[in-house]
Amino acid sequence: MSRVVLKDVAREAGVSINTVSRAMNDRPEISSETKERVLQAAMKLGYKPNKFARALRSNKAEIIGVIVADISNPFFAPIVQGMGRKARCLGYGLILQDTGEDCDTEVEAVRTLEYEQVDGVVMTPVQTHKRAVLELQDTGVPFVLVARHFADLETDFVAADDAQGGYLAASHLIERGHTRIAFINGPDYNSSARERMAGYAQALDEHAISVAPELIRQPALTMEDGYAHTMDILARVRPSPTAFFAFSDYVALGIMQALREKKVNVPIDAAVVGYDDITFSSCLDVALTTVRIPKQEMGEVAIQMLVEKLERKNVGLREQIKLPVELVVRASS
Amino acid sequence: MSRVVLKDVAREAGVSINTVSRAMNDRPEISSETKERVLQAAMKLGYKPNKFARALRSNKAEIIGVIVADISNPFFAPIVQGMGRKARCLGYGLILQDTGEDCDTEVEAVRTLEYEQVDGVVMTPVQTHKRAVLELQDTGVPFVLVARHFADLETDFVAADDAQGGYLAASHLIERGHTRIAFINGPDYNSSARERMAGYAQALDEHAISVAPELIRQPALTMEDGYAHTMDILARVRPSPTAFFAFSDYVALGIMQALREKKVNVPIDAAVVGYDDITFSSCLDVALTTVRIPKQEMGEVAIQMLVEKLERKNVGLREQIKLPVELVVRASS
DNA sequence: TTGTATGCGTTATCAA
DNA sequence: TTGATAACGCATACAA
Repeated sequence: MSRVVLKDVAREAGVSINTVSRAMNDRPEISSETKERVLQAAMKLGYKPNKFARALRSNKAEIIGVIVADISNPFFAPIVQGMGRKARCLGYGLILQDTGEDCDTEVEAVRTLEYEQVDGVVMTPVQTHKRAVLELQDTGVPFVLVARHFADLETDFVAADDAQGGYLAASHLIERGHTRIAFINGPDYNSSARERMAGYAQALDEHAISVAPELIRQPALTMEDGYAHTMDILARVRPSPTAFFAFSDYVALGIMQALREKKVNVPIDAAVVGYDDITFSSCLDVALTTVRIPKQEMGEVAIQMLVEKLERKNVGLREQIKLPVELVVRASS
Repeated sequence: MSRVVLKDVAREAGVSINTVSRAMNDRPEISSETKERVLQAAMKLGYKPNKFARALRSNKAEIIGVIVADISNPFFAPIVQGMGRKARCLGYGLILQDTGEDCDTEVEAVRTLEYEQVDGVVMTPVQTHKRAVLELQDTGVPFVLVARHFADLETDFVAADDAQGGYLAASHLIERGHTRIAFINGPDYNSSARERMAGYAQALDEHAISVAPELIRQPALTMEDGYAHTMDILARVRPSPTAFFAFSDYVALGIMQALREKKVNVPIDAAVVGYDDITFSSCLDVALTTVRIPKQEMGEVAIQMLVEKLERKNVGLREQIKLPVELVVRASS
């Protein structure tokens, strides 16, 4: 029993092949009664369109390539989840490429997806080099960057409003009475790091607090980084800061570990504010105050944007969206 | 400038279309010099094979469907990561479906993947119903279950050796001098829960400790479950257990929260052992002793198994693999 | 409104 | 060793 194809349905319904085609893709040029008859026949035989043939004809597979830096990072996972949900709604499949935050793998991923002939690509770029993005532009495949973007590159993207995030976090700490607020920030090549710094500085400025260079530490990406910077600050900076603002919840975790070791009580002796609001942050011994990024939504918006590009063909338009973030106050501040 | 196809390369090299095809797929029936010339021409023109045409012809897309219960669960994410890595090595792409641990979505996912005409499927089944698996069997698409399986269903699967895991955890606690070991286990429909219970019971039995029914609690899947069961145990069971073995690190987190609230010091007054070894478990205030499942490897093995089925066509063979687990002792026990 | 015929780019079958 | 030609299943331009 081989696969049921258009020809079989045509024979069953006593019509031609392309009448069946018309019925299946409900085009206007067909009488409702023949259409009905055809659909009956299709149903009866259990017809399923052959995706490969359709793709060959139309040169579209209804597949979107997703290049993600690290799916096992609880920051990215919900983003991908959001993508999946939206893609499903819009009738697209997602083909996944994990780069492990590695540049070469990222370039490799772009090539693989080109080979896969995906309709479009969404990608959370590793930002140390922009080779992959440039290559992506060369292929001509429509794409949208997610979560991270390049200030000096004209691409579509959807990201978080990190200037706002930095501002909210710093303002919150200032309201709590802190004036010496350490900022353990990400590396400068990271778009988010730069924007959060701007927001942080603005908040301090509005309260006439000067930015103390010895309290700004970079780069920090991991828990270990957070730990090391904090240890260094506690050892060498006087007066010690009474608050720590971290580039990510991961980094905040390292900060809290260092504070614990140095018997600095959180939040009594020092406040800590993280960033991202990954799942675990609310489960900690001392639940973490953090800046929540709408991760699922970010993924959804990215897919939405891409599909609009794909289907409406509004090629010229540059869409650059920054989603609002939200301060979530918990026990650590 | 439209796409370069076989015909273009053929013209450039001065040969026929299918000589080019032979060269590209390096078949034996071609002289090495013409082959060389063809490859030169292909390179020069930048030929890339059309995946859709190839798929139509061969009825294979070299795509594997992945149905995962919850990609934002730090237990599943590394599994998917492992799958991605192995799939890439073997020349397959991964198309992702997240079910959100929901049965209906799972059935939906199976249908979608059938529609996508994937070559095969790997899936971490939601175990409350087996409808999706049955439907998957009906489609005839080769598949492998991952992480979870059904005792009463003859399918290929790769999972963790949970009997061993339960045994290791309980033995460890016994060695530490505990005899009243609470087991906050998963629901009985879960294959892992049943097998871990067996391992736990065996360890107790070997040390002539009887299994106390009041210390066995089910079902627990979330942190909240762990919290609730622990609170109940602390309130009503005497003598109180001196150790807690959790179905997952998540559940353990709930247990630890309850203990903290009740001023039970870990590990002085009570030991806690989790399961899975998700990333965060080592970052906790009191780092969690746990049973490590080789998550990445599990994903890799699943893909490996599936691809062998696909390519070797060894349909008859049932492969059921249980990967060894490892006890990771940290501060909580 | 319906049917005929062609092409999408490959691979496979046959002759040459 | 090579080349002409026929599928694969669908969609569309064109004819009826």
